[in-house]
Amino acid sequence: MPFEQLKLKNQLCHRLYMASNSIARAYRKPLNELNLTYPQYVVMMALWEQDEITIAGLIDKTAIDGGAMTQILKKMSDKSLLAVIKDEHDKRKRLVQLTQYGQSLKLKAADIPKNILCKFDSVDATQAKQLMQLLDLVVNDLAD
Amino acid sequence: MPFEQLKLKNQLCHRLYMASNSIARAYRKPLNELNLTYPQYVVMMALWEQDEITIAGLIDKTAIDGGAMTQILKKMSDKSLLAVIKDEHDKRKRLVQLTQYGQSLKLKAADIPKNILCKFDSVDATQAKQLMQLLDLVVNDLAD
DNA sequence: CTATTTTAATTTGCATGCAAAGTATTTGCA
DNA sequence: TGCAAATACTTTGCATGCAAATTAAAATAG
Repeated sequence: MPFEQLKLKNQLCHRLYMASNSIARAYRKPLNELNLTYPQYVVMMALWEQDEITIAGLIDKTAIDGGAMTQILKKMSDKSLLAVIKDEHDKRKRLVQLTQYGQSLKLKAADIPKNILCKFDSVDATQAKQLMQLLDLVVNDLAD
Repeated sequence: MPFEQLKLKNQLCHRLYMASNSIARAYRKPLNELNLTYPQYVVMMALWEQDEITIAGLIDKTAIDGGAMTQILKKMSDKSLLAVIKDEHDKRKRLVQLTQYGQSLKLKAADIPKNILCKFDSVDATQAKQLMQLLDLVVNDLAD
């Protein structure tokens, strides 16, 4: 079957493209109420897990592009969610620190994941776990 | 366990975000050789399956945003990959038509999917199919 | 048949993702 | 010690993704 692989219905990549956009879109409304974009929310989750982390560490945990991270942190700093401070031991590095307001937002964000998950009528917990495991395989295989 | 759902390692969305970006990144090099971006490549695949399609039809097949589609088609038209012509029966609509050059590119693109798939050392065909099915469930559940 | 509504696209403004170039610092090695 | 190479970020330019506003044309209601 010539060109069968070129059909959109057979493309894993296109599925991922659609699924990723769909979920990000689903997060948009609840995140708007916190005045956060999805990547900003990812940064917040990383910081709620580990505060006072280096920018490189944040990039590592979130997989957000470095160039984008600079802009994102600037906007989040403008919104008083966090502060970027210098590392006295290594002046190349910067440390990201949640503000009290940034920390307090964790409570309001706690319900968001549940509210997204409840939209998945056709995907049970087992399938969700399976899906995550398969996605990890994909990411790892593609990591240089 | 409070806030357990807020951890990045438990987030399906973040996995999708990483996986989608990883794959798009993997496509970048081979597509550069065809002077195509990933969304432009998606448009080409849609047109290779069905030429002379309406813009709304293209949006439906590709799931690319309408606002972005206008810009993408303009750039692709500038590159002589396709032409956007008026529909005489309904002047609101436009039809997208591959040029001969656009059609000819299908041959050069035929190897790309295989070259991406071969990077998946940990994902066999069964798992890939399973992954696509799970992603379809996600997309369908989130489709309004 | 005309006003309202709906549909199809385009435009605009904002927020990334990414590659490539640029800037400090620090390391590491001769 | 001195300098090239590696690090950690920032900046820039381009291409989307998305919501909202706008424009044009067709469909529909009254």
